[in-house]
Amino acid sequence: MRESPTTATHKEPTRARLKPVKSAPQPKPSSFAAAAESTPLRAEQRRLSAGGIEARQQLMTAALRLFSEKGFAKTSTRAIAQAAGVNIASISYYFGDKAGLYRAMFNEPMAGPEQDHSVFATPHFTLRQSLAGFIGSFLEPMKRGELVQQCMRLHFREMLEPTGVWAHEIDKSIKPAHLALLAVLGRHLGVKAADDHLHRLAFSIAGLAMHLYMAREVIEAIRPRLLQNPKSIDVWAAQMVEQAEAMVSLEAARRKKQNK
Amino acid sequence: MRESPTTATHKEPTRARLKPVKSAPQPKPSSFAAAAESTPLRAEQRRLSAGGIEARQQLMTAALRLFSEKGFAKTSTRAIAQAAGVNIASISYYFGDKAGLYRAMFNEPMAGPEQDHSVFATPHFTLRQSLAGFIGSFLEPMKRGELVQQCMRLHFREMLEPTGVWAHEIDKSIKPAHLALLAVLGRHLGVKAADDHLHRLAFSIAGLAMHLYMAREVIEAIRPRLLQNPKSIDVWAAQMVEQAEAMVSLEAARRKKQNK
DNA sequence: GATTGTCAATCAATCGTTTGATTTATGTGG
DNA sequence: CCACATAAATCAAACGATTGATTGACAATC
Repeated sequence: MRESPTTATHKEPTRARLKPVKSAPQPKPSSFAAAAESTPLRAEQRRLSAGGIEARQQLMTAALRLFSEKGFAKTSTRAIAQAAGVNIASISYYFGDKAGLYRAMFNEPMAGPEQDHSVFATPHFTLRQSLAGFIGSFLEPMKRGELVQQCMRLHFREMLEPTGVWAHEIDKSIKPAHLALLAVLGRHLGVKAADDHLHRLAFSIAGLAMHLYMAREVIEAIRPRLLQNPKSIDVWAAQMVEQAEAMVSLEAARRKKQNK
Repeated sequence: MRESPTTATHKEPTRARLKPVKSAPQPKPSSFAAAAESTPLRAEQRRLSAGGIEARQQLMTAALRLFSEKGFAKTSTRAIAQAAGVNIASISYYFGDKAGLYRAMFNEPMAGPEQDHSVFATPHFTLRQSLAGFIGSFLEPMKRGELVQQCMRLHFREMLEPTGVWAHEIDKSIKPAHLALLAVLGRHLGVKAADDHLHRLAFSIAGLAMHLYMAREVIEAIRPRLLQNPKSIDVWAAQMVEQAEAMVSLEAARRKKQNK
């Protein structure tokens, strides 16, 4: 029951109680924060501890793959350590916790789906350019390697969890993207305040692109060539841009008719 | 590791090995199958065993809620039994297995998302009528009670699982729906063989509706009134129909331009 | 010689499942 | 109508297995 990486209740209390002196289980975040005065030392440490830090990295890649494939609960720490080729104790050593390892994959960039709002929020862009930027940035991770797709898969898996990381993700990443798209639509439609229709339009446009991730297996079962290579994704993205444009035109016509 | 309800490998072997004589753990399907010669007896049995079969039903409802909320692996059999108010042994008694209980929720109708293709595949329907039927049947479960939503949530959770029930669901339910929508689109566009563009159009239309389920929490975090009541769903569905119509018109224009 | 990392071994807890006994309901022969 | 046999259903208890996490010893590097 009590087994979710999202619950913010556990902050390694047992470890803090048992190891109050050596309270820094993660040797890497410390080198991540202050890295000005000991740059040469850090470089040597990194190079020499390559076998050590490699274990941390391999733990993360293995965990990303297993978590994205089987979920958090179904993935045992032993399976992660075995897939990474390291000892089980390394998990608690580097991340303190299984949940800590899970959270580390969300917090650290790790070629994640970085949203760059500038590509579609630039004011002087045409509507087509903005939509192409929005949809393109949404679908670009799909063209890249398997690692990125696993990261996306992990994020989508979080959508179905009731509490936790996903709620934080909404505020920090999704809501801004939605608002940016809303601003673009409002600007091109000449609407100041976003009403329900505009919100629904924005959700529909985002849904066009998002659907590729959700229905990925369905698509590959019905029409696999649609996702065969990056070129296929680009073609689809272009079609989505036109579809989004058509939906915006529809909304423009509706507002024109309404105001008349 | 080996803990997935989807793996078809385990067919209650331990039980069959330990209880070869009493090989029917489910007492109800027996009364479900042959019900011709002992009708009065069955009626009495059903009424009197109402207390018995009630445990089975409460197990399923409790399991549906817990599985949809926390997933399969994170839900313990003890939690299910406690929520259902029955003994733990009832799970293996009625379903043989935890996975059997899980599968039972997929196989038995239980107010599930029954797709009725006739509502949008009727030949004499207009395009708008067909699209409204398709999207409406897709979104109707969202208006109904919480039980249906939990069932939908469970299905979407299966989408992220690599193997198992979902693959079966694609062939049996999703693929026919996609093909039906494909037929409707092809008929109204005057296209005989479905090409990539038509497939992508069908996926986009389905994505419009599907997105409501996936991004439900996002929507409720950004614009909760869009999902407030069944009336709101209807308004959104109407907008989706128009958007889908616009996408079909766009595709028609593209084909006209292409053939020219 | 102090720090850092790795390792096998082990901890308590929980997991899914099964057991044998007990209770409850049903049908039968006298 | 009443025991009595039979089956269905429920129960507490325990099973072996696996879980996440921790320990102290050992090796490597500075």
